[in-house]
Amino acid sequence: MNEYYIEHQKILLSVDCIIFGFEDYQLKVLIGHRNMDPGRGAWSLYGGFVRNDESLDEAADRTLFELTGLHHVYMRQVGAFGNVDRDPGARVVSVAYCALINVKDYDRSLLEKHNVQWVNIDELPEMFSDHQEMIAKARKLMQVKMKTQPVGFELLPPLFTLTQLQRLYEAVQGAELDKRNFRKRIKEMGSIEKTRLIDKTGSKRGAYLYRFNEKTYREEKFFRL
Amino acid sequence: MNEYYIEHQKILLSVDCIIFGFEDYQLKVLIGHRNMDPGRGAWSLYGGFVRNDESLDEAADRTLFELTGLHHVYMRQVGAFGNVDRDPGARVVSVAYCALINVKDYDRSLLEKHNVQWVNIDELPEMFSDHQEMIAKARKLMQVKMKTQPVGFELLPPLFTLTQLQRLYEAVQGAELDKRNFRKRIKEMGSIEKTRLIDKTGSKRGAYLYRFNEKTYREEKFFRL
DNA sequence: TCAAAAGTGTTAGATTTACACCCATGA
DNA sequence: TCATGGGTGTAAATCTAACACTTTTGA
Repeated sequence: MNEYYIEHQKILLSVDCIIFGFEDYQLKVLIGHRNMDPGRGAWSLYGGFVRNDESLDEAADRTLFELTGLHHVYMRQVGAFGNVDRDPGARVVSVAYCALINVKDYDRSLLEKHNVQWVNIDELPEMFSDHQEMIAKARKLMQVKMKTQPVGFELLPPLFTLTQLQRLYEAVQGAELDKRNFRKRIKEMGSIEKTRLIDKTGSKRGAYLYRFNEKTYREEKFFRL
Repeated sequence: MNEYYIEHQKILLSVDCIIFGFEDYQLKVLIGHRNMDPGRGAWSLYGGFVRNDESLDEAADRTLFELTGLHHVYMRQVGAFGNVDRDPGARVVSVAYCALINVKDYDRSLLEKHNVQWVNIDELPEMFSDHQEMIAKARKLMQVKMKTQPVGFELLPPLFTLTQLQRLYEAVQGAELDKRNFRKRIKEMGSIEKTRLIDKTGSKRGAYLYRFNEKTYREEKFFRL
């Protein structure tokens, strides 16, 4: 590194993960308790520091893996948060990432190991620093994306009913949707395909199971934000 | 700072400014030549390193001030860019900010002093690192914002004609707009008010001058992204 | 047999788009 | 007088939102 760079101050850089899950028709966030001073014990997102040999995306991926054991998860950058005093222990700038995972894929024993839990997004406790703000921004990002593209299949099992999908959309939007209009739109969007399988756990009559068609999804990529 | 933080690697953090201006019915970006190795001489956004005693927003504001002598400029965060090798001289993570300024407010002598110039966004040269990507993302951000809220008055003089405003929108969108529909929508949005003044520089007949009404703008804030 | 969820189309209203002419003026 | 940009309204098309009944089946 030449002199030009050397004269400048380096800063601790972290990533914070807003991990969304979907359970009991509720949008949930995986949060835990901060395990360092200052602020020990406060509700907090799971985060980690960025290393010199990894990109921001890689740092987010690694952090998520540490917590969940999952790789190749849908993640999007939410934004950088850099107020001087946002972390009372040191100057830390944090880049927030949101991830969507299927609660069923999550190894429950890790909840205890990392002291985290799924909390309904509408019943969040007070949180450390700007973490609430990060979550709010992440949810808004998802809301905007969902309007124009099919997102959120990562929160569901590989096979799902249209009602399950609708409940997911409702949970993210925080509003009820009309069943017929929802089905019309989601089918027009493409990217899901009907199977001949029927799920009978949700009703006596049973509902067709659908799956996400990634190929169609990729092809329509250019329409998206 | 306690031990917990100490064990982690610090990283050089910079801000890069995408400075939009509007001139000759074209959307322009203020870019210059990189004045450090490696990559000296390459086309580059103007940027600066973030200090430990300032927030990201403050760093962006300061950097913009260094270049333009302007404070309190409309700025928005575009996103964080953090590929490991994005800067060949050192590991530098950069947060991109876009700013809107009126080219007329810009002291032309500063162009030479900082070796920067206004370049049409549709005729950008090859640029250093990921700077093209930053510009593209900033433009998209502006496009999205403009659809739902009146943005971009900062690029115009305090009094402007509706045609000037339309040309600005067209430059950002990169597409022509229908005159009648544009006027209808922009008036519905509120936030501009007609004066009794007439501009005769653009036509023989003359066109009414409008001004941005910040009060209305603030009140309608909750409708916005 | 009935409760509970699945599935399916149509219509009114709202929004968006396309489009053409007269006006005022300076050269 | 004519070339130039300023200013204005309407109708068609599209998109969005509201709405109700029949089906299936397990309890």
